[in-house]
Amino acid sequence: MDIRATHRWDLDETEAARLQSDLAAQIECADRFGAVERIAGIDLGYEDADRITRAAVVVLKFPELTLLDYKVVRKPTTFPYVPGYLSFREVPAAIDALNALSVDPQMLFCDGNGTIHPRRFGFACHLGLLADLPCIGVAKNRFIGSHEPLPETQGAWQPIIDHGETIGAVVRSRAGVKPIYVSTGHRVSLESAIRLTLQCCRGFRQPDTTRWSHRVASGPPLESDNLGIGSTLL
DNA sequence: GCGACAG
DNA sequence: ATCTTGTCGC
Repeated sequence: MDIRATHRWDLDETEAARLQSDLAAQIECADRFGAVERIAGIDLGYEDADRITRAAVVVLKFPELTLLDYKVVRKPTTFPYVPGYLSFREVPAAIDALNALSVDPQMLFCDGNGTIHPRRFGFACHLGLLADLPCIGVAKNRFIGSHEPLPETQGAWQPIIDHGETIGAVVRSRAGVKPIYVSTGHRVSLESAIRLTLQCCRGFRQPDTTRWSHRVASGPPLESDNLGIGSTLL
C-alpha cells in the first residue's frame, strides 16, 4: 500500500488534541465498503525498554480467516504512552507495516478504540482515516463510557454511552469471559463493526486478526508445519 | 481534590 | 504494552 501521513507527528498534547478534534469531523460512521475478501489485523508491541516500537500486520482471507500475508517492522519510539493519545505513539509504525504488505487488505481491525475516545478519535479512527480504509476498533479494556449490565451469553452486547451519546459497544465475544469493546474506526457503522467482529472471533474472546498478528509479532516462528501462509489454525 | 486511565 | 510459574476450572 502507499499510505502517507498528511500531518506532522511531533506535537505536544495540546496540539495533538486539536488535531484529533479537527480530524474527527472527517470520520464516517456509516457503512462505505464493498465486498470484503481480505482483512488486516494490526498489533503493536515494544522492545528495548520502549525505545523500539514493533508493528505486526497480518492479512486474512474473509470469511475463511486463513493467513494470506504478514509483515513485522520496527522503528524508534517517539511518543510516550498517554491515555487519549495512543495513535500518536503507534500509528506511524502501523503505517510502515501496512505499506510493507504484498497483499492489500480491504478492511482493518485494530487493537484499540475507534470512536470510544474523549474526542471520538482513537487509534482506529486515526489509522483508518489516513489509510482511507474501512476500519474497526477492538479494545480489550474499557477506556471511557458506561453501559448496562451485559448478559454472559455469547454474542450479547450493550451500547457504550458517553455524555448521552452512543460511541461503541461492549461485546461478549465468548460466553462467560471478559468482554471486548468494539467501535467504529472509519467507514463502518457500529452495527456492522459488531457483526464483522463476531464473525472473526469464532468463539474465542479476541478476533483472529489480533490473535494472528500477536502470534507473528511474538510467539515462536511460523512456517514450520501448518502455521504458515494458508493455514487456519493458530 | 480524588480516582480512572485503549496499548 | 512488558516482566513470568504454577494453577484453578471446564
